[in-house]
Amino acid sequence: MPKTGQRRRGSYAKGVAKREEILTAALEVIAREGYRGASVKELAAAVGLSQAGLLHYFDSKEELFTEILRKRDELDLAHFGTLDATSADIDEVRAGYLHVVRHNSEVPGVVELFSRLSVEAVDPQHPAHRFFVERGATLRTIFGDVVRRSQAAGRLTGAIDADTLARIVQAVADGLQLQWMLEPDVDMAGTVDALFRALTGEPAGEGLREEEDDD
Amino acid sequence: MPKTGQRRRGSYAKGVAKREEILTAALEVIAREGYRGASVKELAAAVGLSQAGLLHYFDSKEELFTEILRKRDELDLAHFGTLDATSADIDEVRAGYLHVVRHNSEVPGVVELFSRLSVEAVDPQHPAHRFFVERGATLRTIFGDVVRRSQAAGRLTGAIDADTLARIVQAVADGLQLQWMLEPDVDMAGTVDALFRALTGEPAGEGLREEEDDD
DNA sequence: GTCTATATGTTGATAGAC
DNA sequence: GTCTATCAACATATAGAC
Repeated sequence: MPKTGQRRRGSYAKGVAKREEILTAALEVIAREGYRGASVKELAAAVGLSQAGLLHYFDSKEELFTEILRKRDELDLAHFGTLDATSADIDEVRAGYLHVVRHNSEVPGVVELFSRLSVEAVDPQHPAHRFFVERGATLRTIFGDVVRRSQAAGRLTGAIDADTLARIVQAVADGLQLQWMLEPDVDMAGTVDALFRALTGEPAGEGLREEEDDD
Repeated sequence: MPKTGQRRRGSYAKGVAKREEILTAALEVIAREGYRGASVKELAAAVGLSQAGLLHYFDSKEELFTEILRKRDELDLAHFGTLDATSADIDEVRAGYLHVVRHNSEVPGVVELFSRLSVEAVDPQHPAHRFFVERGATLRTIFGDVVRRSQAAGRLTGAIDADTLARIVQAVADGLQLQWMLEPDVDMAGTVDALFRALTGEPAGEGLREEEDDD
């Protein structure tokens, strides 16, 4: 089988490129116009294809949506992932994470897609199941590692196990999304930051300065 | 219009009673057999009615499901609510909350229904929207009040605002449900309790003793 | 109050032409 | 690779008989 970057049988390379292009476009549409019941047909129209044309690139609706979220993570990682997960300190991880959370506040449709698929992927047979399991594990590994290092350095309370804390941070982020979707006034980033503040024993009202967002 | 408990035109009282009976039965079915795509037709069969027969008591599927969750809360409150929210101390609230979380671990179908509807109710037009908004507000009020009292009494870190902390506790519970549905090995109660432990500055490994569950 | 039957609407998926 | 056309599968909601 031809590998990425290879030229033989250009149709394959072209197919992959087009796939990525579709995913990026779909993500932009959802980010800009929200997730309004997003059927395959609607998404297809939004990216300039017919329903059948779009499904030519994906086995099913579920796979399509899963890949959109994968692409989302890929793009987010361009920010969050500029740090080296094995050596980054808590402030870097915290800042990167807050950046992502703030960005999410600007793309409700993407957050809704994520939340919907999260629940549907509960079924082990669901095409997105593995994606969510692995995504969570990766996220918690990054958090867990930095928490461990911070605890060792005395910067973070040792009252709670590192892996448990990592799990809690993930839960807070996901749970806050639900609250925020229900009531958009909820300040996701502020709340997450307050948690970090409390955990690092930082004086109240301090917080991390807001960065500029970049879309 | 006849009020509850009145006898004239018994059909009304009977209708209400039957409604409650249906909701209780439906909840039991979901608790016992899980939420497997639960269509109105399936639920109807499970409670011994035809689809149309069941919808005779509810305006729509969405209303039916909302009422099932309302009934769930009503029953949970029989445990969680034995305490007086305006005077209960943190240990009581903590114990009651943990009890509910542990109970949830035994009824995955109910948790799935809750999570699904949570996301769908994001739309302000959805029949369950108000339910979830009010439910969250009530929950956070209870938590916020007890946190405030505990902070005043010096039992809880003052590093974080009481209302923010209440929101975080709610978010953790909801977020953990997602993790647990995806991977049933996740220990929801243990994780929630670890959070309480850290917040109250309790020595690690302490925790609240597990109670017997009662179904 | 409950059932049978059906109207109605969607959607995802596929076959086949171009 | 892309479109048109069509399918099959459901599910909810409603009408009307009993």
